[in-house]
Amino acid sequence: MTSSPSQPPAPAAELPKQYRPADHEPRVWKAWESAGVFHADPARVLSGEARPYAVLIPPPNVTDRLHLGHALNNTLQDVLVRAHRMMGFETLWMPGTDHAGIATQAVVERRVWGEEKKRRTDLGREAFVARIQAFKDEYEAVITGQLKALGCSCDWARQRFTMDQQCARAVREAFFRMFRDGLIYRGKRLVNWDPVLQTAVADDECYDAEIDGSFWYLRYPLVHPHGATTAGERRRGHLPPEDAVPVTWSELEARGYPGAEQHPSEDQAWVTVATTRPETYLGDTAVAVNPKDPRAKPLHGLCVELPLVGRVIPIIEDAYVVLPKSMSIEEEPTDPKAEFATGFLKVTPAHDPNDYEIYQRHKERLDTFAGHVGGGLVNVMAPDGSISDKHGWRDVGDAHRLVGMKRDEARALVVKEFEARGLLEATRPYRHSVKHSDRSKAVIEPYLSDQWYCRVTDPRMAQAANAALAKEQRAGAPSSGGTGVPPARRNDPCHRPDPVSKNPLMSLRHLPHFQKGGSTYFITFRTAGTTTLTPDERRIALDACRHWHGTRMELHAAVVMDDHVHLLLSPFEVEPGRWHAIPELLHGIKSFSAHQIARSRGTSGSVWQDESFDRIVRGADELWEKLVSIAENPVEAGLVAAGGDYPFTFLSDAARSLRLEFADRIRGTREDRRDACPTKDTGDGSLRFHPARYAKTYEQWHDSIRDWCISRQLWWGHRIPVWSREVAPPDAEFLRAELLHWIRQERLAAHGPGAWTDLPSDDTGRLEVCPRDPDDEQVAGFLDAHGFRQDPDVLDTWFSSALWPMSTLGWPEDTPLLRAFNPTDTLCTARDIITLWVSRMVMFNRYLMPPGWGPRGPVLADRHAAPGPAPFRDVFIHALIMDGDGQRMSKSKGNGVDPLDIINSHGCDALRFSLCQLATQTQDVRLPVHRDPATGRNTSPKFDLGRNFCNKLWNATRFALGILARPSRGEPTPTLVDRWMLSRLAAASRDATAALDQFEFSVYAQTMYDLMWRDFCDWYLEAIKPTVDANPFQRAVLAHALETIVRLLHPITPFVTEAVWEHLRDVETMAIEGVELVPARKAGLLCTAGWPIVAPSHRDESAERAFERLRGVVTTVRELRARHDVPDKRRVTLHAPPSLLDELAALGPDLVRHLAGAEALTSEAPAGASVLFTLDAHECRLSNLADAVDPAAERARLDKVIADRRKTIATLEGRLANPGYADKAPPAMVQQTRDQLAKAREDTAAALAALDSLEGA
RNA sequence: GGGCGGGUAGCUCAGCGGCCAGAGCGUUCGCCUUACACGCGAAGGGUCCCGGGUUCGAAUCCCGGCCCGCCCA
Repeated sequence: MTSSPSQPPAPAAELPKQYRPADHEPRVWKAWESAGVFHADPARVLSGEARPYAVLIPPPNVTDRLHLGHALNNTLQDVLVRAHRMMGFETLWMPGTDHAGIATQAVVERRVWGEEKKRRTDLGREAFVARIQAFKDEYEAVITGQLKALGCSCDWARQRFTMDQQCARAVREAFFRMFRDGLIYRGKRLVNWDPVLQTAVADDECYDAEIDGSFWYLRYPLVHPHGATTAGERRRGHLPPEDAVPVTWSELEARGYPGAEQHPSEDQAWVTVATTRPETYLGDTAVAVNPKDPRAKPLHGLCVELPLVGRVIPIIEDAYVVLPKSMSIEEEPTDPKAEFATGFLKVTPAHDPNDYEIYQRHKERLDTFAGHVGGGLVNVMAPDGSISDKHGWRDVGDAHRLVGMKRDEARALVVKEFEARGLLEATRPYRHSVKHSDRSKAVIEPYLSDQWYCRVTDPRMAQAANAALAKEQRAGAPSSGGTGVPPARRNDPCHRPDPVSKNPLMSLRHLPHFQKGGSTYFITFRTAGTTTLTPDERRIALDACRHWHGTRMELHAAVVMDDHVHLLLSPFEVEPGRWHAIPELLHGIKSFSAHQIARSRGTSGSVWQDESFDRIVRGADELWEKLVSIAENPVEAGLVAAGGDYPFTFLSDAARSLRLEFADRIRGTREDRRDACPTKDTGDGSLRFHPARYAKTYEQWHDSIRDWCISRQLWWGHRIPVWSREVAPPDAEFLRAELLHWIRQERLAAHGPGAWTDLPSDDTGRLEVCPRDPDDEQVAGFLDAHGFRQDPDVLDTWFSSALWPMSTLGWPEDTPLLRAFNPTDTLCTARDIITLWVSRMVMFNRYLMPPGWGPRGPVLADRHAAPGPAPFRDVFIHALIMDGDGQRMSKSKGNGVDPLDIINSHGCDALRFSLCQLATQTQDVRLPVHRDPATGRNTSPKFDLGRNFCNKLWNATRFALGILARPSRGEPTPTLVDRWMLSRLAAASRDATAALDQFEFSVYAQTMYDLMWRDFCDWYLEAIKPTVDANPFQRAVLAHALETIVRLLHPITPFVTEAVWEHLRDVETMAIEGVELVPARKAGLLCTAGWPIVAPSHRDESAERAFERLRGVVTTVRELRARHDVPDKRRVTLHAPPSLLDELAALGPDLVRHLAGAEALTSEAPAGASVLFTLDAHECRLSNLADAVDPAAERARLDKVIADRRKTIATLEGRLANPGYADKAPPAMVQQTRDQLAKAREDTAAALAALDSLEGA
């Protein structure tokens, strides 16, 4: 505890009775900001002074204010960041926002339209982008303000935006490299087209909505294929209808067509297609029939002629076609469409994804039939969704009336025209789901267009992303659901049971400490400054490590390198429930070796750094991984060829055998890990999801990934840095000569016809070049002068977001920030972002960063052979917040809660505490939402919990300060309640820290709630009231306990704890051994103070047991008082056996009186009326309850006690009577049951006796 | 169709092989007991979705259902 006489604590009386957040939050925030406590210093990391801890904010979109989900997301990040800052890490939380291309543009378009009735085209690109920029500035400021109001301890001086200069540079460089390396290409594909915004949108920017539509049944007349016309004539759109020879029903009958005989024999025959979109028939290039369909064979070689258009198209066979319901006999699960199907499918490849795939399968036939390459694709729409003959449709025929019509107008007219010709067979209503655009709500049009793609299917991308996953999180094969039992799916031919991937290693059982409780730790510490250890010194260090092996701990493995030491150990138990503490063991090892080394060097400088790093090993896989990393460290460092050759490695026998057992896997890892930096776990196998189940989502996404369309037809975003033009042979040669030297200098990359690069060339004769540097005027000037034009489109937002872990830290520059903090540590996000963002960040970071990157990693290179590190180590996926009915919160539903409303009404800490308490490991959490009638704003009773909690802490402090302000007197005497409190502190600080380590925020919050409210306030504070003034030791425990609580709580409730600490930090008391409270590093601010350490040696089972006894007495007395309506002020008399009275007296003389209102404690029998109760089989009585005991109430109570105990007795007797129980259950368990039974019997007997005496009275 | 999560007190959730199943809110009763009424004390409240199985022992593990929700196709 620090003491600074300059600032005496304010008298408790001056503090208001209620914690008022608004009085403190702005003030405290200002103190943090002006002290610069959130600003990370990479130099401390690079010098080895501190270990880094970095978190990247998932940049919120600048489209809107933050909602409750953001509040949760950022609260959790802040909790992690603040805790690590207190733990001594050099902590960076990088803030920023995302430009959210399509979303933001759509919002601004709506706004401009609403306010000025202008479209973006009316304004022009530059002016429109300026509008968005202004909008962005506005919302960026709002969002920043919200995050600060939330208390987010981001490094605000380094705030970034995905479109700022630094990020733009990163995008440009990444694009160049990937373009050059063949990972970016241009292609014609069907995309989800938003005809309103006129852009391609990604699958995840669409939603499905049911609409009531119809199935129209259209008859296509059958004809013979053209005999006379040539392909050339057809290409010119010259298709005389008279040229097509009709097929008659009699002809079909002759071919064996079932049912043909039912039609007038000389009429022209037809086939009927069913469609929900008749207007697309204009783009039909085939009719498909299932080969299993009995009608397929008779139709072989025939064609149909499209009415109006006059296009003659072939009938093809494709298994994709659904057989009509009447024909599908064999297939049990009938396709719902079968009911509507006719068995003939119109194929419109340019306007339907499935048809496009059919086209891909029959490409040659359809193109040949149409007479030119790509002729099987007929695009009949303009980008705005209207029918157009300007985008690939040439044989308009008589359909020109449709040109220019909107989709629905055209649909109506097409139906009318078919009807007029007697070709509309039927119309049936059909409800089906249709893709809509998230942003414009328009119906998505599958649209054929040129787009840019990122080749994420390349092994350098998807495969590398999966390889980053930790071994134990990789499935590699279909899993059975985590139970280890093979799945019982019978009819699944794809199912491959995989006994290997579900290895038993996953079990906790394989941890060395499993049977003994306790933990296994992986510990690393480094040499001080730049010193390295000589071989002799390494020998000394290794001996020191082994010093307590077998006495205080089990050392599983150790390695002493020239500048660091790794240890894997499990401390032994000192007494039941109490283990040797890591700091204690570590201190011993370090000081012992340091002393000897310093002596041998003849210097007095320090040998080891104070800081060390330890991690609880939580699963056998992790144990094994650490074991390997220790064993293989010398190999990875290039010192020896095999792990066994290194003299300064220690492996226990158990470790050796474990290592042997999994030798294969070790070999695998070694290869995977060869590029990993030995001191920072990144690269292959370093990425972990929490909860682990999300690794599956991640992995499966990469297993079935498709190339990523990265171009968007928008104005807001990073403009695609590709310039292009058509080239013909003569100027191609010239351009080649001119551009080649730039290509060789890597100032330019090119795709195109001819031998520009090794990359696949485009058959259109388009030359595409990507200049590397936007400021390379020489290149730019040349391109401009030679008719190259920049692509008008922009990149998908996620392209820049994918670079976030790099761009924000300065990449492509080799900056100290990038050195110190990439790879980062924790990414905290929601599950819908795994595929959109997490995956892409991993792919990009691994592709663009060199392997082994870190403080002492290689120089940043343009190309490297092996994949680099993953951008983060742990990905924590938190729940989504739903309203009380499990609905997603949304603006339109009006069920959202504005975090600022909660901050204003309840305080920031209340919001944060409640959110943490909510953050369980489930996939979503419900928050009952109530509208406050006074303000009309939404809130939730959940937040009262947080507010009450903060208030409780405030008042506890107020009270404690009142005590601590009074002069200390008397002899310092540790009492049982003090020992109990210290024991609770030790347990809770351990639990809270462990919960944080495992991202169990709700456990952490709950642990703190119980510690602060239940243990500290309800019991400890109440218990010490009579004695604390006269016991300096108790005073010290009070101060230390409160400060420990305040520190442990700071990450969750930063404001109130900081405010309270202003009064607490200068309080002087005697020290409490084993409670370590490192003073603030900066400006006397709690947020820079040390994470509290309460030695595990404070765990005190006997004190806890004794306290439980006290609690039992107090609770029972209170219950009896309530039962008998004893007035609060009345003191009752407790009669108890001497042994129990002694115990209670040992706890503190006045405790029972004080806590339970029982005055005289005596072993004598009561003179007057009394009630009897038992406590742990002690018979006790309570007298002096009132003038007379109410016999009826007492009888009722005793009846209840008796019934309750008899139930217990029956249960326990049943258990013991069970023949297998005594034999197979653990003896301790059986004994426990016997004890409980004995106690229950005694209690019953006593209660019966009491009842008797009541009757007698 | 595939994958995943959930069903425990009126509500929101813990517990995930062994305490007569817990917390907070809400409810009822008593208290302005000088830290806190945003508080203190006490009470009531549960076929742990259903049906099988494994086990000495199942809310917890397995199998099969039934609901609710999410993601991917």
